[in-house]
Amino acid sequence: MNLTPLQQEFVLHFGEMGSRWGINRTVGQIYALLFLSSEPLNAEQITEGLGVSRSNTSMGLKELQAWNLVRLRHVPNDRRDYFTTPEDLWEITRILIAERKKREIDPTLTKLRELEMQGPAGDNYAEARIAELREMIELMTGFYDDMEKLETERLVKMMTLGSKIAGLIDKTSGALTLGRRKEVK
Amino acid sequence: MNLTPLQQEFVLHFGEMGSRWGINRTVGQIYALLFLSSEPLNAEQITEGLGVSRSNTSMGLKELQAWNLVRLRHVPNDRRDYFTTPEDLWEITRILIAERKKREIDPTLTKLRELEMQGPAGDNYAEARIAELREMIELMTGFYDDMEKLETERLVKMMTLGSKIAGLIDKTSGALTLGRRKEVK
DNA sequence: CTTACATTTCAGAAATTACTGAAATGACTG
DNA sequence: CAGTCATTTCAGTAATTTCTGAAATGTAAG
Repeated sequence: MNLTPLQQEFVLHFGEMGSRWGINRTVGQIYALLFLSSEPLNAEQITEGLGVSRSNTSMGLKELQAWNLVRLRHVPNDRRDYFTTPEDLWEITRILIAERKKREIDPTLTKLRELEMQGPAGDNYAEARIAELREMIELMTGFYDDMEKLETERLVKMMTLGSKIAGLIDKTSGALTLGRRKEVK
Repeated sequence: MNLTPLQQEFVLHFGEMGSRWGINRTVGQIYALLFLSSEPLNAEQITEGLGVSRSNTSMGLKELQAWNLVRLRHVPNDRRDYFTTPEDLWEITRILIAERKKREIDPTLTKLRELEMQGPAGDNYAEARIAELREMIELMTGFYDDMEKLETERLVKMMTLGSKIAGLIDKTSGALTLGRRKEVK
């Protein structure tokens, strides 16, 4: 497996970004390579393409599978495992968000609820702040759950509408609109 | 500075989550402590509260300032610097999203555009995939830019509406709604 | 069962990141 | 402008994470 210059540059970029995204360089590179490959690749091809050790590839693929970001495929008359990324970018995005939520938000939400369960701790400010944080996370994850259910088509439409949605919202149950009216001049 | 058990537990949790959030333990702990403190704290108090070195606190505070997540305050007749987190959780959330976008998404968007600028590379699949990825990121960051402009009040309303928004969207320029009709039974 | 790969595991090496203490710098005060 | 206190810098060390090669395990075919 020899990478084209385009693949090369893309792969190196994903490797560098990896640490910011909470994965290591190799994992980022493997993902990038699979993402740009029209055909599924096996571990040997990836190893060769990236110039890393076979065992490193194995661990990277395992992690990507834990993230649900790659799919295992099989080629007739070949016992090696082949890997691809999902075709649909929206699916990939959904997976990414779901997995990051699971890793970065859910544990904290659980912890906040735990802390609240422990009852009054004689620190009103902290208790209020924790409750407020939990509520905000619940509001946002609740919204996420709702969006998660929408078909791609509607999501795209919503995103395209963008701030026009604000107008729609105001029209709904106008009673909720409080008196505040900023920047009317 | 002696932490209450509640603060203690919250601080330790944020320290542990730090690595998943792309910050180190100390930075997570400092932020957690400031978040739960009704009064601004100075570096000495933080150092003592967390049991880390003074220099570590200094570096952590510097990083939090780079993230725009803490505010510098001054107490009359005291030349030390005091720090707080913004009161408003929505402001904090906006900052977090903006900063993560800046660090995790913008560099990649730039790189993708760069790659496209380099012109045909004789790898149609990769080129198409890169274009598709860039478009998706642009759609999402464009939507983010729009949401960013909304006042908190409207955002909350939107989040509360949740999937009800889907209905609103369908009503807008119904022509766009394609034939697909899932789960009608 | 044995051979022939394919994949995983894992202990140690390498690389990276985080943390500390000491020294340097900055900034107010008398 | 000397003294005092606050903050930052930074070289060295500690801790953690990543990566490798070798060995172990898994698996299909003959």
